[in-house]
Formats: sequence, structure tokens, C-alpha cells
Amino acid sequence: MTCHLERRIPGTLCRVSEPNTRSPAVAGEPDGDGGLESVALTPPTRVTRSRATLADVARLAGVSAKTVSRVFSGNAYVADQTRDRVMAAANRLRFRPNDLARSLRHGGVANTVGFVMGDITNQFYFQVAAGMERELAKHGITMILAATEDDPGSEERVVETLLNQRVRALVIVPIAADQSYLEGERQLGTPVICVDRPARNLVADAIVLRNRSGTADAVRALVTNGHRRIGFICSPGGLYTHEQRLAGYRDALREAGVTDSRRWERLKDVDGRPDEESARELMALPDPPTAIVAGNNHASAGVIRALGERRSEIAFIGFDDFELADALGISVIAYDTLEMGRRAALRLLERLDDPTGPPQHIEVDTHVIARGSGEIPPAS
Amino acid sequence: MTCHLERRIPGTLCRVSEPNTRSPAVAGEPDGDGGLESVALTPPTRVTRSRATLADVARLAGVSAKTVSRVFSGNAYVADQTRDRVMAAANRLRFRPNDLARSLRHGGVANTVGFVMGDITNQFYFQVAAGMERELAKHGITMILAATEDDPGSEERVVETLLNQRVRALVIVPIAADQSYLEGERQLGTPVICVDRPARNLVADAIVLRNRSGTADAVRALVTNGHRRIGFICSPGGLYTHEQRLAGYRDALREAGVTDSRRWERLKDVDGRPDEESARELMALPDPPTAIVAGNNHASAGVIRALGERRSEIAFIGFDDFELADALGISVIAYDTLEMGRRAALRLLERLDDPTGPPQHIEVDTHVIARGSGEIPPAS
DNA sequence: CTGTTAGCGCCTTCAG
DNA sequence: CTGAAGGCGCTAACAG
Repeated sequence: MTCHLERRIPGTLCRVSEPNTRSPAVAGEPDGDGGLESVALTPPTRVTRSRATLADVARLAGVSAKTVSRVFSGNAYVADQTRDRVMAAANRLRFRPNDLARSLRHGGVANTVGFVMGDITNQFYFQVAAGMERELAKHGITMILAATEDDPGSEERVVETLLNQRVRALVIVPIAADQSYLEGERQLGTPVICVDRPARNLVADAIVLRNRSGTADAVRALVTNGHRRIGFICSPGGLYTHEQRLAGYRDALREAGVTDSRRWERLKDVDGRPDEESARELMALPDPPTAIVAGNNHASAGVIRALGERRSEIAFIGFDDFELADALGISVIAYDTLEMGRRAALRLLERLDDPTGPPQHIEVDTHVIARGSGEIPPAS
Repeated sequence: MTCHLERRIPGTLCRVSEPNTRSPAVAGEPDGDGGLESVALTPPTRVTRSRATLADVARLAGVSAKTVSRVFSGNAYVADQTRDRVMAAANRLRFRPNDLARSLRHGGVANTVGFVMGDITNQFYFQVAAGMERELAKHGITMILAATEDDPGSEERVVETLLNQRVRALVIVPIAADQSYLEGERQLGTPVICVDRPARNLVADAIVLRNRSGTADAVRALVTNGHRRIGFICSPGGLYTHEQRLAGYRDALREAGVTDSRRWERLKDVDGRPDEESARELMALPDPPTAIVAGNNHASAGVIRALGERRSEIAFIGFDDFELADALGISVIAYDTLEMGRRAALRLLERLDDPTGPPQHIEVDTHVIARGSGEIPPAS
């Protein structure tokens, strides 16, 4: 214990933490291992002592290493008495099986899966990660996280890091122009699953949203409500999703016989607040749109800002649901992000069982949630 | 390649993926490894072939294993010519150094850090994870993710999984009643950093928010604006943060000479929409509060729903910023979530350098962002 | 039911 | 500058 150290803390930001229960304060504890089962044997002097190994436990328990191994591997034939003796020794030594060594022995593949996302602060990716993690945890697989920060050039390097850790599979949000560099890995038995956008030049499963027809659904709903002049605003980020959604918008307007839809498309790709500006542009037209569709949540924010007090006049539907959209009565094209991650995980588990099956292109469903803003009729 | 397999896909949800660039369609490619540098040597028949090892590369390059090792470890003395030969052989065999084996040799500790969060779908935790990942990535450390799903009983099991993977350090959002079970690990050299709430009965660094005085700041601002009847709504989740924020609220009211603040505290812990109900309760009082403070983003959503059209009458400030709060003119007590993760990572890196230093209790700053809702004066 | 042998892929000695 | 042996911690394969 380093309790005696806790009193000589210098600085400004640092204070001793104070536990809320049991012992009045950690700093006040006696310098043994208070609260623990007091195994002793652990001299407080040596902070860095090497961990106990199988052999150590075996020695203490008076058995062979293999027997200890059997106890910790679970399903082996070990006499109850022996098992107890081994467990006692293991607890005394704080033994923990080393998964690194175990994995090495098992063909050098770890029990992990790598997830490569783009901009790590984008909550969409994290929801996907969450869905994945939940499913993988059920199967005792842990998830390693890495981010490309949406830099195409870093994808291969990031992936490499994960491969060197011998992940059993890779789930990636493709950002590089080409994923063919992964073909060799796939052949070597590391499945690749793409999320949000498909891979290019690589045979891989893909889990994407129903972008195109999902957007078309929303536009159709507006058309049904009497709208003809419908704006579309999107800041292109992920090219694939963006293209698909734009295509869906056009599909629906074409169906409706609207031929000049291009006039109401605004697809800026500059920084700053292009979406807000785009929305203002549209609203300033001599014949402004009576409804606006946003292609992603970033664009939604811009449009909502631009609409301001005119929120009750112009219909609006945005792709991607968001916190409080419910409370604010904003209609959206929504989907289950967790489900996306779950599907990725499930596909991945299937792949591990059968690496040779054909690649699947899975679309996660989307649906329009009517909350008011999307049901406003055209002004005229 | 399994291209020929792609045509006989059965089902409903599955379609062949179509690349956007270069080759018109993966399914139409010749069955070689199109697009690659065509290293050949990799028979498409054997999907599961074992990976090349250091020894394989050495054999092909006509050198010893150690030489290859030196090349891949970077800073060794290797003749340029030898190096080239080794690299050529490595590329041909698609060699990748096995970090598992490497870590095993290096004292059995991996180059990873484990992050244990609570509810994995809570974006707060993910923002923290994001901040951590960015900082750790700079140091070549990867992050392993695990979640307790806010189940106190699962914490130890989850932590154990990570420890078995020999993470170099643990960052956890404590949820169990007691973290003393980690004391042994700390002594064995695995630092533990707590995020959002401090550990109990364990000497560990903690990175938390400036919960108490941050909340007090907001209440003081309301008081300054003339408010005396100020409600506080919070659904208790994380006990520590909740207690601290409530205490801050009381601090400020006490300072202002308000003695009956308890009447305006609503701290439900049932499921459903307790926060919204709480807000309605407050508004239905004979002398309703002229301002409401929410203790977390969940509570904020409830209050905003409850306020509805009366948003312009009653002042409101919520703890935690959220998407579009800006666009909606909602004042909040905000902080930099990424910074929290960054601080955790930095502390952790320090700890790895100096495992014996005193534990630090670090508070990440909070500040009130005035956007309108919090600046509404009292009605009377 | 338990122990022995050998080796997973790599790297630290220690010699050339 | 390069190579040969041995072992990190664990576990298949084979005995007993």
C-alpha cells in the first residue's frame, strides 16, 4: 500500500478521494490490505512484482502445471479435492490465466474483434459499437476500438495495428478509396464486415442502412401531403450514404412528376455551417420550397437553425433521429443503430463458423417517424 | 476469391455489393486477385492457411529469424541490403508480426488499455472513450472496450476479462459498491483510473466533473436574475454525480437565504418518464417554481417535454449539453466530455511511468452556457 | 484422473 | 552486423 504517500500531495487540482462507504477514509486505513481477505504474502515494498504463473500455482498446490491448466480451462477431469487445492493456491497467489499465452498456443488468434470507425466522436459509430459489443459479449469476445478519424490515408495503418493484435475479425467503416489491401487477410481467415458503407474492391459482407428507399419514403409522404416544392440539404460526408439518399429523394420526385428537383438540391461540402446557409438560400428563393428534407443529422441541425420561427410554416423531415427530436415534434427518418451493430456482430459470428459463404449485403430498415414537423401542409 | 459464389445468393435481405469505383463490379472481376500487386503464391483454394511467421520470412530471405525480428523491431543494426531482402520476403508472405507473442515475451503485458463503462448506449461514456482513444492512439496504445451495463454485480467479472487480456491499465466507471477487489492488481502494477465517479475502498486516480459547484453556478445565475422558487429535477442514476449536483443546488439556495428548497426537489427513481411527471408536479403547485434546473440530460428531456408551450415563461437550465440545444436556445451546464477522456488517458500514461505517485482527484471544469432559456426572468 | 514432452511466435541473452 | 539457444505462459498430444 502506498497510503503513507497520500498525505504529501502537493497541488491544486489534486485531492485525496474520499470513499462513501465503510471505512471512513482510505487515507486513514491501517497500512495492511484492509478490506481484502488479507492473503498477506504480498510484501507492500515491492510494487512491481511479477504475476503468478501456472507453474507457481502448480508448485504451491503440489500438482503439475497441466492440472492447473485443466482447472482453469473448465471442462476437464479433475478430482474435486485437487481442484480445491489448486483454487486455493491460485487465490493466494492472485493467479490470473494469461490470455495472451493462451491465444498464442491456440493458433495465435486472440479472442477479440477489431472495430475501425471513422470520426470517433460521431455518436452514430458508437451506437453501432454498442450494439456490437452487446452481442459479442454474449459470446465472450471483446472488442478493440480504433478510429481513422475519417482520414482515408490512415485506414490501412489502423487496420494493421488491429491485425497485428490478431483479432479474429474486423468490422470497419470504410473510408479509404479501396479496401483491396484486405483481400489477403480475408484469405488468411480474417473476415471483414463493412458497416454503413460497402467496401470497394473487396469481397466482404456489408451492413448498411436502407438509405435510398428510406429517403424516398419520406419524400413520398410529403408529396402525399400536397408538397411539390421539396428541398434536399446534405453536407456530403460519407459518399455512399449521401449518394443513396440523394438518389432516393430524386426517385420519389420523379415518381411524382416533379422534373425540376435539381433546383432544390443543396449539397455543400465546405466547412462552417453550410447546411444552415443552404437552407436560408432555399427559403430566399422567389418560389421557396414548402418542405425540406435533410440528408443527415448535421444537416438537420442547420435546417432547424435556419427555419427558426418559421418552423410552423415549412414542413421538415431529417434523416437520423436525435435526442429530444421527440420532445420538439420533429419528424425524422429513423432506424435502430444498435441493431446495425448487432447485425454486424451476428454476421461476423456466422463468418467465423463458415468463412467460405457468399458475402451478404444487409440493409437495416428505416422508417419515418411522424412527430408534427413533417406533416405540415404546404402554405398555399 | 469466392466470386463465383456470389451469384447463387438465395434470400430476401441479401444482395451482391457493388463497388463504386474502378472495376465495374466485383462479381465481374476475373478470378485472380484483381487490383492487388498480384503477389500470387496464395492459392485461392486454401482459405485457411496458417500465417507466415518470423521463421518463414527468415527462410525465404536466407537469414536468421533474429535478423527479421530486428528489421521489424525498428531500431536495430541491419545492413540495408539485408533489410531489403527481408522486407521483400515479408511482403511476399504477407507477414505480420504477432503482437500476442511479442507481448508475451515482453513480460506478458499487452499494449492495450481496458475501458469499462456502464450503460454502453450512453453517449457520455462514449465521448469519454473517444477522448481517451485519441490520446492513447498517439502513444500507440489500443483500447479494449467492455460494459457493465450498469449492473454492479457484473463489474468484477468484466474487469477480470480485461485483466486476463493483460491490459496495461484499467479505466473504469465504477458501478459496484466497492472496488477493493482491485487493490491487488494495483499492487501488481496495473493502474486503475476512475472516471465520472471515484472508486470506493481503493486507492485510485479519479477524473470527475465539477458537479457540485458547477450546479451551484447555474442556480446562482438564476438567483441573480431574481428567481427564488427554483425547482431541481433529477432521476438518480450514478449516485455520486447525483448527490454532488443536488448538494450544489442546495449550496446556492442556502447562500441565497432560501430555506424551504426541499419543497422543489424532485428525485424520482422509478422507470418510465419520472422526470416529466416531476416537472408537471412542480408546475401544478399553488406557488410553482419560476425556474427549473435539471440534474442530467435525461431529466432535461423530461422537463422540456413538460414545459411544452410554457417554455418562454419558466426559466430552465439543464446539466449536460446536448445536440441542438444551441439551435433551441436552451441554457445548460456544459463541459468537455472529450477532455474527460483525455485527462483519464494522460493520467494513465503518467501512472505507467510512475506507479507509486499519490492518487489524484481531478475535476473537469463545467460552465454555464447562456442560450436564452436560463435567462428568462421570474414571471411576477 | 494426472504428469511429461514439446512448441505456439517472438525476443533476450550471448557469441561469432 | 548476424546467428544459435533458450524461454515468456500456456496447452495439445500423448502417455501412465
